[in-house]
Amino acid sequence: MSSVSTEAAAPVTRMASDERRVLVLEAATAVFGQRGYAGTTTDQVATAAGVSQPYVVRIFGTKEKLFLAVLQRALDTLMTAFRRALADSSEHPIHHRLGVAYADLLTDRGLLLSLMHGFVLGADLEIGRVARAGFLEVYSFLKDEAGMTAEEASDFLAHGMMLNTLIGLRMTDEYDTNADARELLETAMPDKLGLLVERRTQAIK
Amino acid sequence: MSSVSTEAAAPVTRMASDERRVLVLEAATAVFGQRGYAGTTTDQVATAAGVSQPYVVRIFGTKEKLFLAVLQRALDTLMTAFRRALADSSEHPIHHRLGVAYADLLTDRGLLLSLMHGFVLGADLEIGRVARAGFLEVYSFLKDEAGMTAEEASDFLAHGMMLNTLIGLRMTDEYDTNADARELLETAMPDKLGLLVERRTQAIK
DNA sequence: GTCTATACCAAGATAGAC
DNA sequence: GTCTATCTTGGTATAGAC
Repeated sequence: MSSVSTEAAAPVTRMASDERRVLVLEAATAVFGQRGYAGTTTDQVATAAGVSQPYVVRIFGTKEKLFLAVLQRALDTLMTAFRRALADSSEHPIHHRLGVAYADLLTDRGLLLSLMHGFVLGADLEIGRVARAGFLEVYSFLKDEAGMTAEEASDFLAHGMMLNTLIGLRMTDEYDTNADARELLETAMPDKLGLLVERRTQAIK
Repeated sequence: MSSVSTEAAAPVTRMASDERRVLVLEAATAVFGQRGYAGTTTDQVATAAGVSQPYVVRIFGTKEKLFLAVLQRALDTLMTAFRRALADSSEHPIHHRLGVAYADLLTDRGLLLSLMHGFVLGADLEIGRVARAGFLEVYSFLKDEAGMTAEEASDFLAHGMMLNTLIGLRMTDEYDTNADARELLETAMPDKLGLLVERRTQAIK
């Protein structure tokens, strides 16, 4: 039986924990994507999310759990995008539609890179488990649901890893100063290039 | 005019700085490959190399310079291996010889993974510069010296990134417990698989 | 050339107020 | 639900001896 006035008095900066959780998750995705798991501090995440550092820890328990949540959300987003692309019947072949769906994920800052950082940390007990499971889930999807052969799925994933690497390298920074970089980018990522070249951001440190 | 006796009295654990430098570099490659740049401590490198932590710092100046040296050595090793594979005239096509040379680098523990960790840290000013330059050097080699087209070179690199990712993920850990993992590994890395399945090591943390 | 000891700072996590 | 203050650990780097 809380009074109406009490609820109305709540400051705008105060929100339901679920909402705040997603906000922090998105900020964390961007920062982890740029600096990696160990290279990111909970304070950087907090600043990016506009909350205090202890609050970030409070929500997720530990920095590792936060990273695991980022990975899980990224994987979920990816699978959802793939399933939508599969269902969406257009004239293009499945292979192409999935490629576009994958490239579209670039608009979610840090999402693919956070995944990539997770992928190279397979030696870590917890992170490795989630990363392997996620990667295999995608592989299974490509074969069982999208109908690819093992080799087609492997090739598709290879090009995904190449895309991730080029993004991680910030190869787009060299786009208009290095002819090789430009050619490589145009060969490896025919679509979506414009978006990325526009969006070049500050280097860190 | 140093006496012979003085030199003879030097303990076996004492060696020329160049030798020690290489030893530490190899140890660092293994550790960085497993835990990444930020996730590695200079103390872990020192322990792996069998020297003291301050000595590691003393040799390379800073942890970052150590990582840059690791990256540079990895790139040099890679290019040397590629040039040798190109010169070595066998019946196999160039594409295949380079693939084998790349896979052979897996025997140098952590080398390809250290590179991969560097590749995803392109947002870092110093690391990014070295990583991009190295990646482009390989791309140029594939086109100019190995005679590949832009698309062939891009595909070759894509499969290299896929290999690196599977290693980073420690997908080999799932080889005999997960049918999808086994199939993926056998599709993506036809050769050299046996070596890797044997060599599975401890997870960390 | 290599070590021990240590200064110093950064960062994750906790306590507790509002 | 969210903050400020703070404890504590761990990690890079320096000083200086042998």
